[in-house]
Amino acid sequence: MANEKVTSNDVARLAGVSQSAVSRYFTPGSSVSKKTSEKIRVAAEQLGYRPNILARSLITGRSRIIGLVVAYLENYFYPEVVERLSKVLQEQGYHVLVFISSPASASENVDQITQEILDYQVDGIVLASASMSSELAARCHAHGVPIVLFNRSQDDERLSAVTSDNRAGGRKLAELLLSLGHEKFGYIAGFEGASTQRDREAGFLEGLAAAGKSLYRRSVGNFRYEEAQAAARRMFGSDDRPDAVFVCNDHMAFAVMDVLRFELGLEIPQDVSVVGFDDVPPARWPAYNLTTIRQDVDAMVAETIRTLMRAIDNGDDQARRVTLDGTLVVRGSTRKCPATSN
Amino acid sequence: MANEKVTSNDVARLAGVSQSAVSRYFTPGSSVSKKTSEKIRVAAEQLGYRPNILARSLITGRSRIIGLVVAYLENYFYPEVVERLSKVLQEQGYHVLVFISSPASASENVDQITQEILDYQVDGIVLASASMSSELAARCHAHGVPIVLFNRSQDDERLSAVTSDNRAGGRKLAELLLSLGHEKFGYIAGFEGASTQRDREAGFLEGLAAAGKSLYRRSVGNFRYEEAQAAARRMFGSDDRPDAVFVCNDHMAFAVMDVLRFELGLEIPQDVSVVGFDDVPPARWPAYNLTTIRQDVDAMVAETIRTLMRAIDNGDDQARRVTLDGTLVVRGSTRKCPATSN
DNA sequence: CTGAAAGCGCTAACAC
DNA sequence: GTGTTAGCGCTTTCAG
Repeated sequence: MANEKVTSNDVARLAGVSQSAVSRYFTPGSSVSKKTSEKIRVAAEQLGYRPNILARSLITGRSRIIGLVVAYLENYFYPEVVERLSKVLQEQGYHVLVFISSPASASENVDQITQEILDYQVDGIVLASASMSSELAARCHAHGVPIVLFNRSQDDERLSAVTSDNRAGGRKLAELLLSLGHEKFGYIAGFEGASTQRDREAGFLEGLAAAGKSLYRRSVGNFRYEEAQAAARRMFGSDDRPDAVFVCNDHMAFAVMDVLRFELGLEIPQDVSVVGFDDVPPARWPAYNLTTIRQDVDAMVAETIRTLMRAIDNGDDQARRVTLDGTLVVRGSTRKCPATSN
Repeated sequence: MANEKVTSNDVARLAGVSQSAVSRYFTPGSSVSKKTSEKIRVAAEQLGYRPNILARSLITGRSRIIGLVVAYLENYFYPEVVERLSKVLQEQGYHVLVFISSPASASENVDQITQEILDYQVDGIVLASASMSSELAARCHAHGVPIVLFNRSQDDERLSAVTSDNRAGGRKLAELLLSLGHEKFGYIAGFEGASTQRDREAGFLEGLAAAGKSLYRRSVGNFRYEEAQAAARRMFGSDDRPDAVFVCNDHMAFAVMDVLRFELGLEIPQDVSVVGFDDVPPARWPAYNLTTIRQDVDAMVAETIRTLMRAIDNGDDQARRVTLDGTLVVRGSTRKCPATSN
C-alpha cells in the first residue's frame, strides 16, 4: 500500500500543465481557464490529490488552526464550548487544536502550553481556562497571534475577553432570593483566582447589600465536585444554617444539592433554596431542576470567533471586551413564593 | 509590534554559527558541542526563537498532530475521552486536532471530515464517533495514516479498534438483574447503527436467555436524553411494566430515571431497578447512584495511543483490535437483594 | 491565462 | 562537530 504523498507536481504532469496551474486551481481566488481546470480536476481526482495544508501554511503564514486551552472538562459547561467552537470554526475552514492545562499548576503551565501552541503557528488562541502571564501575552502579540479569553477576564486591558455579565448575574440571583423572603444567605465560592468567581460573588454581595443584607456563611469549593460537597457539609452541618445558598457554578451546585438531600436529609427548596450559575444540561434535568443563570454559549462562541477573525483578517490589533447578558432561569430549586406575603 | 517571525537563520546570524547548527540544537538526537550550544541558546533566547513545527513537518513528514473525530460531547463519556487523550498525547509531544461530526449526517459527513483531517497531514486518526466508509479507510491506509476506532468497532477487519467488552458487560448486567429476582426486563436501545448498542443488547439478551428469560419490553432512545425520556414514557406509561430496565448508556439512563421518578412517581429500585453503561461521573452522584458497567477510559486511551504509536513509529500495518474488560459497579439503582430469598 | 523561477523555515545528507 | 547544499510541497511574483 501507501501510495504515500501525491503532490501538485504529480497532478501537473498527468494533466499536462504546470505545477503552478494546479496550485491556482486549488486557490479560491485564482483564475484558471475552463479547459485547464477540467484537465486538472480529472488528474487530481484520479490521483486522489489534495493540497497539503501545512506546505500552504508555510508560505501564506496562515495555518487555519486555532489553539484552544481548556482545563475543566468535568465542568459540563466546557464540553459545550469545545463542541460549539469547533463546529462553528470548522464551518469557516478553521480547526481547533486542543491543549489541556492541568488546573493544578496554574499559570506556569499555561505559559508553557501557550508556547507549544505558538510552535504550531496557530492563527489564534482561545484561553478557556486559567490566565496567562503578561510576558507571554506580549509574545503572542509580537507574533501577531490574537488571543481571546473565554469566560474569564484579566486585569490586562490589552487582552480581548468574552464573558457573561457575571456581576449582574450574581446580583439577579441575590434579588431573586431576597424576593422569596430568604434571610440567611450562604455562598460557596469557586477557585478564588478566577474572575468568574470574583465577579459572581461581588454581584451577589452587592445585591444583598442593596437590601441591607449580608452573607451569613461562606465556604470555598474551588469548582470541584468533591470540594463543593465538603463545603456544603461545613456550611450546613449544624442547625444554624443558611436558608438559601448561591453556589458559584452549576457543577458545584449539584454536589451541594446531593449533600443537602442525601446526607443531611434537607428538602430543596422547602428547607434551603439553591441557585447556581451556567445552566449546563443537568441543571434542567428533573433530578436537579436548578435555578441558575444561563450563559449563552452560542453567543459567547460567536463573539469569540468574531474577535478572532477581526484580528486575523484585518489585523485589528485592539483588544475587544465583550460582556453578554445572562438570563435568570427560575426552576424548582428555589421557593415558589415568599414565606411572608410580598 | 509584531516582530513577527524569528527564523533559525536569524539565530544563526546572531550566534555566529550556521543555520544547520541551530537546527541541530533543536533536534533532540543531534550532536552539538557545548560551546556552540551555549551561543545558540543565548541567541535563541534573546530573539525568542522557537522552531516552526509546520516547516519541520514538511520535511520530516510528521506533523505530531492526531485528528480526533467526535460527535456526542453531550454524552459525558466523551469529554473524559477528549481530556485524557489530549493530555496523554500532549505528554508525548503530540496534539489533538478536533473534528466535530454532526451525528445527523452519519457516514457521509465523516468521510468529508476525514478528508479534511488528511489535509492537515495528521499522523493518525481517532474515530470516537460514527463509522467511516471503506473507501476512505483505504485512502487513509494508502496515505500511511493509521486509524483507530474508539469505543466502536466495524465489520471491516482491517481497522484497528479499542472497545470495552460490551457483550460481556450486557451479560453481567443481565446476570445481576436475574440474581436480584427480577422477572420482567426492559431494554432501551441506543442508536441502532452503533456497535456498542448492538453488542450491549446482544450480551444482555444472551444473559437473559441463559436463564430461560427474554425481553419483556424494548424501546429506542438513540443515545439522546430527550428520546430516552420518550422511550421511558412509552415503556412505563401503563401498569403492565418491566420491573427492571437496562438502558444502553448512562446518559440515557439518567433521562429514564428522571421520568420514572418525577413523571411517573415510581421508586427506584423498589418499583424498578435501572442499570446503565459507561460509569460517567454523574452515575456516582447521589441523585442517580446508578448501577452500571465502568468503561476504563484511561486504559482505553492508553491502548488507543499504543496502537497509534505502533503504527506511526514502526509502520506497523496490522489492525489491532483491543477489547478491555468493563467492571460491574453496583450502586443504589438496583435492589439490594432478591425478592425471594436466595 | 499560463509557465518559470524564487523561496516560505526547516531537516538531512554530504563533505570537510 | 560543523558548514554547505538540496530540497519538503506549496504560493506567488514575474514574464510572456
